[in-house]
Amino acid sequence: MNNYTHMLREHNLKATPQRLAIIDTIYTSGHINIDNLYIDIKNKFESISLATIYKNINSMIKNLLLEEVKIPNQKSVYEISKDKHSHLVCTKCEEVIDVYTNEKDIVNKICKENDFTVSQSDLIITGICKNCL
Amino acid sequence: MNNYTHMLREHNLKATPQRLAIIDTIYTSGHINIDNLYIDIKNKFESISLATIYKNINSMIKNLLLEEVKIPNQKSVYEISKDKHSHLVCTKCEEVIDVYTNEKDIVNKICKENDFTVSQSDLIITGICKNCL
DNA sequence: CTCTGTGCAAAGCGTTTGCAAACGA
DNA sequence: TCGTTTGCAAACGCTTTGCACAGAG
Repeated sequence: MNNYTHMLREHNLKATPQRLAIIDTIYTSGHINIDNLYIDIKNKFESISLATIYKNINSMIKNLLLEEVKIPNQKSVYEISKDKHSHLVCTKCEEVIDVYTNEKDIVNKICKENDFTVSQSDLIITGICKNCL
Repeated sequence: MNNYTHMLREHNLKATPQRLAIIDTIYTSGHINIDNLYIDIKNKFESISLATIYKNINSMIKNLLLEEVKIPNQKSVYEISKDKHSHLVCTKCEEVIDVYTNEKDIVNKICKENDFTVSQSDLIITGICKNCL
């Protein structure tokens, strides 16, 4: 039983070939939006329907296997759930880069100052990546 | 000539009653999503159509008078453009609170470490506000 | 064997568009 | 007056749903 199968079962989802293809594509790309996900999977798995992709994305998000990243002025991308991190988004190549940094410090400071009980925080930095500069 | 009229002209937009109502509502509420904006403006301005609100929101964003705030798992809200700040979003009362803090420090650090040229950054903190606790 | 997932087509929903009339400057 | 904006209805595009069949466990 491979890794992705295991991953799905751990999140109470059956391991179908469609789902394995979806996870493989997201995992390989790092971050991907619905359109590119569909295009990519169509290559591996010709008979898949867009509805199936939507249904699966939604159930994987509900079961915490995937996360949606909302980006200003662009479509959302999806990523495999992983440790807390921030995102750099290049407006030229549209690449999304994970950054593991100490966002927590500033978030805790803000929350303390405002008596706010944080459950989630998202830092998205938009600009130009080093390759595009 | 009132304030809002001035504001619109400065952004190369004609001051129509519909637009004044839109700005007034957004200004008064601080942050508001399309649905509540429409409901609120219908009260002041019965004949307005949803299409007009969409058209105006879009042109005001294009002309930098408004900004869209994308929030995880909720509809976007709109705010009058103002100095750079972060957002606290309460998942209970749905209030959005502006926080003027030094997000810049962490953003600059991250960008330096990744050779990334920042043009925009957004920090959204989701949780429970002090009133709802 | 049972329950869940798939694929198709249709429905749904939020947003945008085209157009004639109204309006702002 | 001229160019822009409005309101309506229709169009659009993305996402979800219903259903019969297929497949996972």
